[in-house]
Amino acid sequence: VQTRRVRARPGEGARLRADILTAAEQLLVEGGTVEALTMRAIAGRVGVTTPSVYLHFADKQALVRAVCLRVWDDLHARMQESVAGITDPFRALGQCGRVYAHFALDHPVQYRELMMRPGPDGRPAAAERSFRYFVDAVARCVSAGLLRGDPRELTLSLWSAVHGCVSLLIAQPDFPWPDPDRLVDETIRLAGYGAALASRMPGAPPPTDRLATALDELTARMPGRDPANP
Amino acid sequence: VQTRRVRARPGEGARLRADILTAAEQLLVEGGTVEALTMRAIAGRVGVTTPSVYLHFADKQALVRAVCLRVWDDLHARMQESVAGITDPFRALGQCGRVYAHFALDHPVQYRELMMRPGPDGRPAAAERSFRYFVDAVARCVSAGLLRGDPRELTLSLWSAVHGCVSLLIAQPDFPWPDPDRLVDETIRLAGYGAALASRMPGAPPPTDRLATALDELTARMPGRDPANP
DNA sequence: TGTACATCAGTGAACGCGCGTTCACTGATGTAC
DNA sequence: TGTACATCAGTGAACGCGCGTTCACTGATGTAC
Repeated sequence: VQTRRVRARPGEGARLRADILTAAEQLLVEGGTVEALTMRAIAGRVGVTTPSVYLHFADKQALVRAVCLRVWDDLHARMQESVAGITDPFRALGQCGRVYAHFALDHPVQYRELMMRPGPDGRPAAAERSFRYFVDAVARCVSAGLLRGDPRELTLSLWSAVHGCVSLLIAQPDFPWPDPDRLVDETIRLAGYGAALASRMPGAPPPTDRLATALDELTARMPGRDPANP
Repeated sequence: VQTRRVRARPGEGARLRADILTAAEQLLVEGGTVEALTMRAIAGRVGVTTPSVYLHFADKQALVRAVCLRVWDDLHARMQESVAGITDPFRALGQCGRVYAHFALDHPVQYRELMMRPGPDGRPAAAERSFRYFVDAVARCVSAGLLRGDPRELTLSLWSAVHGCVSLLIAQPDFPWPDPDRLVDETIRLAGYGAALASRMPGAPPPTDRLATALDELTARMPGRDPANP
């Protein structure tokens, strides 16, 4: 609850929209669920009456969607930024997964809202966008010969491994987890080995020496391993 | 909505409790969420007035918990049953994962309620019970030399891989998924290879010939591969 | 065999709450003449 | 420079709904004497 907001001058009414989004995001994080987020509370925090919210959002659903999708933009910015300097495609893929996981753990409420509940509307939009990032990163690994097979299929498995890790951390906070960062790294390491091997061994295993060489290459690129100090 | 229920004879009042549970389960599955499940609807389907529900359940939360935990018993029964005839520990572990995944896909609403949302109360109970099954199966693989490391740590990764797969299928039904059964098998295959390798390669890789032999052994035990027809 | 009575399994009506949303309105601001 | 007016950015009060839950009650059943 806030002191009453000063009325905007004509032409600056759109500033309220941004403030509503910010207040709604705060309250969503504090409340933990969409159900705990009310139009009255949002208006109250901004310092405005409830109907004023409807000046900028058609209904509650539209507001919630805008709040959740806003933070999602940040994910893609962080992904691009963190991968920018990495030339090795396998390392870049691992970095993508790590950024994705930490993003989810940093924004558990929005992640749950968008990724952990079904929704009739354009919910898949967010999932689809993140998914494409992963597909591209996997495709580069396939081009480099580090993985084999259909990039989309491989990505499904890798994505679900990372998602599984963070969604369990989010949904089961009382479970006796180890350190989340370590768990994420371990999950990515395991998924990386798994994808590399499973994609190489649909039928007969490759010649032993080539396999060992490939594994050495992968191992050197796993998270938590300094390339300068193997 | 049902015709009015005939009054139970003294001593048989407890039968109503079972009927309430059944009706609540049906409505929960039809509605898709706990929020869509109302005490009035439950009472209506059983053919009784709303306050009668409070004769057997303290409040709505207690009822929902009873409904969700009831189906969970079925999971453990199915797990034990399906693993009964399997002597190979790695194969048994894979079968555990497959049963778990198919259970989740068969009861998506209950799975989401117990595993995909946070809850202040004894929510971890269900997770902890399933988890212990997996830990035991992993521990047998470690004893047999197929996996290495702490069973609990290994299980976290395997569990989150399977959970990630099914929870995405449940939460993102509009996503263009491939066949769920195949996706589950592929996830288990990938997690199996990943766990085997990641647990064997914390530092230097093992001698090449022993590694290749180990991988051959694992490959023969992967889902979808008939042992009589490799 | 008949009757008073305790008990069990419910009923009927209502309370109180908080929610999303609507609708007629108001008052300050800038603009045209 | 002064004044009428359109517009923009909100306000205040209320509607209507559905929910979980409570509370005083009722009426059939079995039992004791």
